[in-house]
Amino acid sequence: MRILLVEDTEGLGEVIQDQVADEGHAVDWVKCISQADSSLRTTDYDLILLDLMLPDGNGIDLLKKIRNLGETTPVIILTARDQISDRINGLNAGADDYLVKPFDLSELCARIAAVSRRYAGNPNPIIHLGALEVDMTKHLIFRDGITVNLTAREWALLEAFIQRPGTLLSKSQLEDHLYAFGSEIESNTIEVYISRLRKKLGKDQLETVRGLGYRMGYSGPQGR
Amino acid sequence: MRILLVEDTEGLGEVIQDQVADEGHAVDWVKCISQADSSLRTTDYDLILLDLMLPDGNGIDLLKKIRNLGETTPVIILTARDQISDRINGLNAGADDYLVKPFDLSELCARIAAVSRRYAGNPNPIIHLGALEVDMTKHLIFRDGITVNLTAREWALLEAFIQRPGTLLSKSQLEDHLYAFGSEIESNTIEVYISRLRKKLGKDQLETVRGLGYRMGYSGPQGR
DNA sequence: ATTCTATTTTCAGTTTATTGTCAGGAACTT
DNA sequence: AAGTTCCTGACAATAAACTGAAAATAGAAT
Repeated sequence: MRILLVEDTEGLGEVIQDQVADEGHAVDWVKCISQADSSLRTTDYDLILLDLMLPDGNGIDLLKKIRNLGETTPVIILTARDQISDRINGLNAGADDYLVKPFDLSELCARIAAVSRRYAGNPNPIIHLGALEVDMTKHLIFRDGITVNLTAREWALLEAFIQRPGTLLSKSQLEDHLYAFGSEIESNTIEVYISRLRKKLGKDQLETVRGLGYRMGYSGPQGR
Repeated sequence: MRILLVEDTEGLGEVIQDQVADEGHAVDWVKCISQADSSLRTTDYDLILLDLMLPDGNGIDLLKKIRNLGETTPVIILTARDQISDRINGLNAGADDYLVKPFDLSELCARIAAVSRRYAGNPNPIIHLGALEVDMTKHLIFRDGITVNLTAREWALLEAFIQRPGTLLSKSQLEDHLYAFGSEIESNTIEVYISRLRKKLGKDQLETVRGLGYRMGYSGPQGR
């Protein structure tokens, strides 16, 4: 379970980490100091914890921005006790829940667990490979957070590797994955597409095993 | 929260139960095969999910009956893909929202949450996409504040994208959304409507993924 | 019914991105 | 060094998508 924590004060992240990690979920949290940082890719997270006390603007605006993108990731608002109006605005802006500071950690964990249970049914399979993030269902790829556009063939090739991470795939296997039976290829098409993928995804992602084929996704013992 | 589910097919009830139950509301659903069954005491429920495909008559009539009794319980209509006119009639007859089958469960949950929130005195779900402002329930679109008029087909197409923001939709998926099963399309209708939508909504809204389909609502191109 | 209007669907010509191929060079193996 | 194997820029052929406009259809008004 990946949690995006948007706050400017410190410490909460570690605490959540410690508390929730033991419950079986992996907590992968990110601290964002500003709106600018966090407004990027909320799709990658299963839950957003949003502190309304951001230095550079109202957190409500950020929430609205997220919802306006059609994003349905659940959001729990963290708010100080004296900001009652903020809570109401937050819920109106599309928050799923809110907690008033200071709150009990067990309370927070309970809410997190509830949310994670609710969303366990439809996990969005997002694959992380180093700097790459691949959303298989939405057909989206990010490299260091930047969208990468792949053509149909390029995507198909990548797919072959993602389906068998760490497996060595020969060129003829890859051809079989890309082309229908009859249509035989008589040039170095695979090599060309490997090259194109490397250019778009980064050199390190695809490993060449001379004489045998290519491999992606595991270990990269590097360098030689 | 008590939900009255009026449908003749099976399965949806349990699913909704599972999905929504954890939100803290108690979901109390009832399956009704016929109008007769359901016309009973709608007052007892907080929300009505109405499938328009009832065996013994048009669900619209039921909705009208309910509204004529002065009943204000929110109603979400579930409608099959080929019944565009029904959707419009449904809204006119007093429905609060509607979903086209097949729909994402998360989408349904969001609408349920939205309706229940709205029912608590809050604003309706307006979706913002860049310069666009889409009021799903009122069937209104504004572009930079100016009203945009869409035809039935154009709206139906837009709907497909809004229901699954950021998702890549193939032309055949879009055809399935627009047309009943039997009626097959043998020309470039989808392309034509994409073109018309772009003209009305702005070029940037719909992204082409050559060879695969179209996408709306997420991420600028770039990269590449 | 008949006409009129708006929408839907089809068609065709144009534009654009992708694909597969090649060729020269780089890198590895022996 | 000689012989493979792989890499990658360039390019023509191809396939996909765009779009204006005509034809067909549906809907409303008379």
